Amino acid sequence: MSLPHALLTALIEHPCSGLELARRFDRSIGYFWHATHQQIYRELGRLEDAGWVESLPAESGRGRKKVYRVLPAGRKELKRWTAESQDPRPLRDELMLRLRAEAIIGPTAVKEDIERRLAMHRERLALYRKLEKRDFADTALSREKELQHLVLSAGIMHEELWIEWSEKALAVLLTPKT
Amino acid sequence: MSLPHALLTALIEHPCSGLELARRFDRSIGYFWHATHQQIYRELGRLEDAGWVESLPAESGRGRKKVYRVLPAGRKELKRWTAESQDPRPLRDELMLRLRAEAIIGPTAVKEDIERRLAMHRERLALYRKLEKRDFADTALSREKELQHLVLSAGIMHEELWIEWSEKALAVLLTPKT
DNA sequence: ACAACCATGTAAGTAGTTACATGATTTA
DNA sequence: TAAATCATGTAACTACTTACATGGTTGT
Repeated sequence: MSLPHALLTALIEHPCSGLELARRFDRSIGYFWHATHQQIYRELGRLEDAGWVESLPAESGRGRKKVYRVLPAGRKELKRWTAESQDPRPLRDELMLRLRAEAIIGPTAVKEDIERRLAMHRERLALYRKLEKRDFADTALSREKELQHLVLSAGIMHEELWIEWSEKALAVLLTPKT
Repeated sequence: MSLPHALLTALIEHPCSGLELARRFDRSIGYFWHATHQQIYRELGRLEDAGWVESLPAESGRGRKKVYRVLPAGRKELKRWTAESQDPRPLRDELMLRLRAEAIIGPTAVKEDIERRLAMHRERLALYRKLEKRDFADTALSREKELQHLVLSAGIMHEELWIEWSEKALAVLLTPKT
């Protein structure tokens, strides 16, 4: 039950249509909560049924474009959800399973895959660092900006972790053993 | 498609029954890939249908207990899967969404929840450190042990990350803003 | 005999993914 | 007018979760 609240947040920040929402997701909230346009359309329908958002046919724009706006009930629901307590999700990564498998059935191509992932993490880290420089360079930030910065720094720390871990893993996998 | 391979790995390490498997999961692979006993029973059935494992009625043990053993085809499948390349999962945490929501709809009880989570991460880290001391204290480890250690160290780094991040977040949330 | 627990399972629902369908507008 | 692309949606499937059902064994 997180996607509807992610959408409410994005729509309060800026009302827009389903496809615009999907695109904005790809380059902001989507870094931390990915969603496809199919999921987004389905969820927008549910939000409207629940009376949390309203849709207006957009005068500007093509097709049967609709613009969604959050209603007071939606704001109230978002506030309720935000204050809820939720346990942290445990680490859940197929790679850990594959390493355990490799440990008992002998060498496979995991090493090559870790190298590939290492490159991806470095790329992602570079992107986050660029976003940080662009959006949070000021020394005095508003509370809103500071919270957004916190989210981005979790992403940065996450990528740094996996870069560090991958390098360590490669060192182990390269060491010839007796 | 990861749980079947997690089960194959666990069953190669040591053949056992569904419930035993569920219990072993809770205190090893489950730290990184949680599964309920319902998931495990269903998946064991599928593995048997696929001819990857066989089940034998256990002479020792109560009830209609069955013991599962991995067949050669299962080993082959596990090897194939382990060498597959898979992209890292992006960070996916409701807390990031709740912080973004808090940034625009104003203060809620997120701070209290981060404090609670901080305590949970510290507890989990202590557990992992204890496991590390117990199982990987030796300086000279076999390749198998070294790989298992890598998995555990990912868990340790993960908890350390969230402890560090939580402390940072609390500092931000405590600072009174103009 | 009955409670406690061991062991396996079914059923229903939610969330997320993948593939495809449909119509409307722009542009070449 | 045909192709590209914008915009919204359906359908089918898989993974996971939650709640419940059933039968067997052990201990009192």
